[in-house]
Amino acid sequence: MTKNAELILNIINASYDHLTAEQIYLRLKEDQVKISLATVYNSLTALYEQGLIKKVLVEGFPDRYDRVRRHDHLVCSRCGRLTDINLKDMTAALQKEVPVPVLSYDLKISCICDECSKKERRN
Amino acid sequence: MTKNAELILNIINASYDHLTAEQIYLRLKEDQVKISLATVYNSLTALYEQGLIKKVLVEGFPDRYDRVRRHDHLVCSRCGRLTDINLKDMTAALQKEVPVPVLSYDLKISCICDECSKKERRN
DNA sequence: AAACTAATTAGAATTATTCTAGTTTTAATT
DNA sequence: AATTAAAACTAGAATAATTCTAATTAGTTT
Repeated sequence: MTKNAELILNIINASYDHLTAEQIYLRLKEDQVKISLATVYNSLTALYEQGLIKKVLVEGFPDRYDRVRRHDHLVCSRCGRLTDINLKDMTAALQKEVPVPVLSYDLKISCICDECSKKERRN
Repeated sequence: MTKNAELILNIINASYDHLTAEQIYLRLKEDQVKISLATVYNSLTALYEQGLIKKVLVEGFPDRYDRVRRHDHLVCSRCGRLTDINLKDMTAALQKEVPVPVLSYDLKISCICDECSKKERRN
């Protein structure tokens, strides 16, 4: 674990946002950390391969990075905003339905976030 | 709905594979349809915007296209293979847990497919 | 058939990401 | 402290998937 990778891991673990590589890069620069975007990508890949972070893929958005603690997501179908939600772990229930071993699962609930709801009401 | 879009929609609806734009393009060429890859992309985008097809995103793979009939997916964490699975619709149950209206959800179950299991046993 | 519109196309552009090969930093060893 | 080796980092090129642009073709309507 390199120093930079650790900084990046801390950012991800300390934030409830779901940051892109670019956003992490900018946040580091704000904090006067001298780092290149390539290193951000390299570190993210390394952290991901070690299972220390997760990726969240949403159509139309660059990869966003997330802490590993189990949780699910609300995805705003208008603006793409991701919000964590803590539902009960369904692994055991799913395993009963699936003929091969279940490693994990990924649940994204599509909704319209409050902010987009408001905007739409205004129009 | 253009003639080409209809051909593409038929391919997607007639197949349990989860084809990429490129695969759809190649399949059309096999069938002697004169079409460009750009038109395949354009048509897919149009079909998607009309809600006539869905996209499946899996890390490391190009977008794959899918019929809209509600179902869930098994995703092989080794090879990326997608398999349909028909679990009970959870929308109502999820709605009880979520403070905003639930439009839909996307459940991907990560597993190791039979073929990859076999390969691993051999090694 | 001329005129208009819609569909299609080739290829350029874009975007996010990975790769390459050189440079810098760090740590270990003399 | 100088030398060496390894690891980390970097700029910029390369890549891959997809979208965009502007021109062409096909289909319709007058």
